[in-house]
Amino acid sequence: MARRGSYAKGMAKREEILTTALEVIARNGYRRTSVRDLAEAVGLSQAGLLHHFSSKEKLFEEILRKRDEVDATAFLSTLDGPIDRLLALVRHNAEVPGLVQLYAQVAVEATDLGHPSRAFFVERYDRLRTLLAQFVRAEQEAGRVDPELDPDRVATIFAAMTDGLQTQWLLDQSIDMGEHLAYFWHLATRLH
Amino acid sequence: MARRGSYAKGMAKREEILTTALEVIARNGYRRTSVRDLAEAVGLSQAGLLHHFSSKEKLFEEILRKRDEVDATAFLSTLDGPIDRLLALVRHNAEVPGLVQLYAQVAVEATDLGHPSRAFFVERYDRLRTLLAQFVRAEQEAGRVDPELDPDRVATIFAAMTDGLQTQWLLDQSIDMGEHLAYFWHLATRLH
DNA sequence: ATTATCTATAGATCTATAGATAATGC
DNA sequence: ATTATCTATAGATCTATAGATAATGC
Repeated sequence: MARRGSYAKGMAKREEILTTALEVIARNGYRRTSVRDLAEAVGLSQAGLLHHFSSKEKLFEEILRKRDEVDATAFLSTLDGPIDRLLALVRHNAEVPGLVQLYAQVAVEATDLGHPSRAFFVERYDRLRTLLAQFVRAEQEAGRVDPELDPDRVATIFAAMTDGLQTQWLLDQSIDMGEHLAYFWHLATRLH
Repeated sequence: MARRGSYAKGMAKREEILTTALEVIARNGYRRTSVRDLAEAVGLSQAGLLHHFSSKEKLFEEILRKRDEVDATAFLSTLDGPIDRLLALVRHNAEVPGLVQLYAQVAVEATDLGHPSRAFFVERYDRLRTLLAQFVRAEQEAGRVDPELDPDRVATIFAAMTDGLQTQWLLDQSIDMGEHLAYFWHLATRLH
């Protein structure tokens, strides 16, 4: 009954699975990637891989957690202004269509009541909106943005636009996500 | 080899299938609705239903076409200003979560290269952006909106926001889609 | 002659689990 | 003793198609 936890080897393999999965999916897309493919990529059987996760859904949730972690380290900890960092992240996404597809797909699937990752996404969007609202407030305090702007509503809108632009971009890669986000930011923050 | 086309009975059943499917999915959600369920709802076997469509994907594409048709008749042909009509449509969507989920799900799935409905969505978004840009131009010509505003970029942003708000709303129904869209419109069109 | 519908089924997946053996660490 | 992994497989779907019969319309 008493679980001991993973051995060092297990922890390492788990990390390897998540990191490798991000590469495979970035390259091949979510729809073209089965659990079996992911297992093969790390030299495990399908059952061997699932041993590390309680279900397929949880595996993909963990993959997305890992992606958030990687992105946060790479983009949200630099020294530029918060909005510039977000734009850099959005532009980076245009390099990894498979991951954009993975995210869009799983987020919408998790929308279903009873989906095991629903809670993860509810919390993730809460966190994201809070973070974005903080960015807006920071800009307001720095005097770069109209203090009349409602940070919470702008945060929700910004998050929505990011997601929606991804769908349009997946259907037509000539749509420049970063440029449209920047234009929104310009509209929202111009003086009047 | 020469197809004669459908008989009157077939046409009627096809319509009935699409209309009933919209009701069933609005009530139960996309994820909880199988082709078998839809067949049952119109008193056909699964094979009997599929006879009217070339594949499952095409069936759902047709369901979404029908929805667009219904919505266009109900909301886009009234006498109010174009933006008010769109807001009315968005508010109506909050009454039919299952259809919102259906749309979000299938649109993202169709993103995949090689998905049979990809072309449908590519064209649909082209049409939608063109229509929205026309709305913006009409408002500009009526003198209600800053002529400096870029109608094409605003159209793309508007469409993106609508989609993104749906995902957030599906995860948390306390988010008011119409209110956020209206706020964006306010930000975009306020004088400066 | 062609469409509309049925029953039945092939076959393609995919997920989870059972029951092994080998490796690791309290 | 417990974890890490394997092979094998149950079982749950789901999709599409074949091969009927009944209804419709050129």
